[in-house]
Amino acid sequence: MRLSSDVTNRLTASGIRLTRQREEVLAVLMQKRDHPTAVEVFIRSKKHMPTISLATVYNCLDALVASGLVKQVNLDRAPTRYCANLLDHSHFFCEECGAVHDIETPVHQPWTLPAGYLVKQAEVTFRGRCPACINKNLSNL
Amino acid sequence: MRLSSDVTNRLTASGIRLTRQREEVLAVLMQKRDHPTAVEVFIRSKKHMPTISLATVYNCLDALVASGLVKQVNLDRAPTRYCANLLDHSHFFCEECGAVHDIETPVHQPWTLPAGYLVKQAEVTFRGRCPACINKNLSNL
DNA sequence: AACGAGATCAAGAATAATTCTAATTAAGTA
DNA sequence: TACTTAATTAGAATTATTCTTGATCTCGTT
Repeated sequence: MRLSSDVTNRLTASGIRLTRQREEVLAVLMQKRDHPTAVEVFIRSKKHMPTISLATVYNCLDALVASGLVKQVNLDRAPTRYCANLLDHSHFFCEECGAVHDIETPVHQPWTLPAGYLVKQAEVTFRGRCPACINKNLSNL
Repeated sequence: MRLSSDVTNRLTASGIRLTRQREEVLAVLMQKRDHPTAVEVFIRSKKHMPTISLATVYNCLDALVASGLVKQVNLDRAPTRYCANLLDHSHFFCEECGAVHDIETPVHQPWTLPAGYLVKQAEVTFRGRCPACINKNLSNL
């Protein structure tokens, strides 16, 4: 699979080599954007690259996160999930079906923090019920 | 230690019994607001209640979170930390010293989500460097 | 194209966080 | 007080993540 030069540039800019394994892990994340866990990425990667190991998947994810190509999604006491959406966005967690959806951030929020803080990253996570689950329950009445 | 009736009310309103262990765990979280992990809460609780077990600490934290008295703080691939601040606020993680600070949310942001989502909770987490670490580095020059 | 240095990988062991199990104890209620 | 149910304890079990070591690959230089 051919990745855009944007991706390769971003990796090399972070001093990170583009290896077949990292390419594969990134491809998995771009293919199905359902925010898989490391183990799920591992299972999917093995289909095309049967020799890849779980430790390597973790290493690749670390490298991709460090380069800014991948974001981690942290939910309550659940395994970390990963996301290849480069656009500025936040996450919605459906407590009924467990899905995580990307939410395009409409406006860049002007956070007002107390003086003296240097903010490098802001992360917004919503929790509730997704449209599919709300509809499903309505039709059950 | 005597807890305010507000707390007891909130617990019973959630159908959760107020036990000595839950009282102790909550007291620990209110005493030092440094967002400890479950294991840290366990260690601190043992000082006043030597027989408490780690499983109980987890159970108590679950109960307190369910009642809304305690919030979980999720950071990248780190153990979950806990927070007893009832006021609407967000969290700042200092990537230099590892501290987590409560940030009073200045304005309630009017989130605009796509239609059909039911949002029950919104969580904002910042990452960067805290005032103390920025000052420390300046004085090292 | 071959070479060497350093980064990366694979496999499995090790660690750490969290959950589960089963027996005992405590809380709320008649 | 006796009963019923929920909560606690201790330790085993599970799960997520990290570490270790030797083999392999990549890249920049010949």
